[in-house]
Amino acid sequence: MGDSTTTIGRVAFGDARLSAQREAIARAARDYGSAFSAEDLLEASARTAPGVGIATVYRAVSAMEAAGFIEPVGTRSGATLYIHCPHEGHHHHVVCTGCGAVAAAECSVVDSAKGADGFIITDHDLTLYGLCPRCQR
Amino acid sequence: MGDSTTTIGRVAFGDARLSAQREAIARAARDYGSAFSAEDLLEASARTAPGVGIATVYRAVSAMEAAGFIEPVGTRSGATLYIHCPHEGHHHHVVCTGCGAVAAAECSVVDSAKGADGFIITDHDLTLYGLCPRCQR
DNA sequence: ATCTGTGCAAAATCTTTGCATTAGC
DNA sequence: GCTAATGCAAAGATTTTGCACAGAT
Repeated sequence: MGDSTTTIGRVAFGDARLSAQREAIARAARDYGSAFSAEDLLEASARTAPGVGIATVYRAVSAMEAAGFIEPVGTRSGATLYIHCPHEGHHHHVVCTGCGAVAAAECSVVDSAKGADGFIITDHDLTLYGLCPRCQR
Repeated sequence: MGDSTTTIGRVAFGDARLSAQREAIARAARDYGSAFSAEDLLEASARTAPGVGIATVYRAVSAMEAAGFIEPVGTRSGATLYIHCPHEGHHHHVVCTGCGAVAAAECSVVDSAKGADGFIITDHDLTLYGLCPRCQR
């Protein structure tokens, strides 16, 4: 399960100043295992860093998103969901509609995008939805 | 530019009861030309139906989304954006990052989704981003 | 010692919901 | 006339921000 003794903060926040809270939040994000909201991160990081404020989590989430450590993958009843993905390069994600588990999927999008009406395609968002092996039973 | 004299309400709301407000909101959605928020719809429909409340717009948006008349295409500074698309069948959209213009694009996603780690893919969201012909200049 | 991050609470959005009234069927 | 839609305002929820303080470099 990776090197849980290493400071993940450097990876999650770049050159920003490290703190016990951010370390706990980054670790919670890395180990969450499925898509999470800010509130989810608060609860998860509270196990190792009690008393963390929700504002700190939101600020950490912004920093981690800016650093590319996490990325948004839609919403759940109004709240933004994020995932941490260790994969490099361009790819997408499969989100389990049963339990929220996330897996990586290679990109199958053809950027030529026929029928795009003269648009020049510069980027795209793709999220796949389905059932993970466990939820298929 | 279509038949702007026809009651669009039937198409937008199905068998629901028609009203001047919903007719104006549906027409505003159909004619908006790019992605819009609830607030945008309020302003647009206010031209033909002054005094419409924002709650009515939100309720109309829910109904139109349920009827498949509009669909969400991401967010803009916290607010959900929708588009109306006259196209039938499965397809996606290209959103201009310059002006918000939207065009249809055919689906180029391979649902087999290799690397999906045993997931059964049931659905997917794809949004393309780029520049429309006008913004390319 | 400086400057960034934290925590609390208040504020700012966006969105939903109650309730009396209006209007479609 | 019955029922659904409206409008206003209040409530809910998520996210952001101000400010004083603690902690990292």
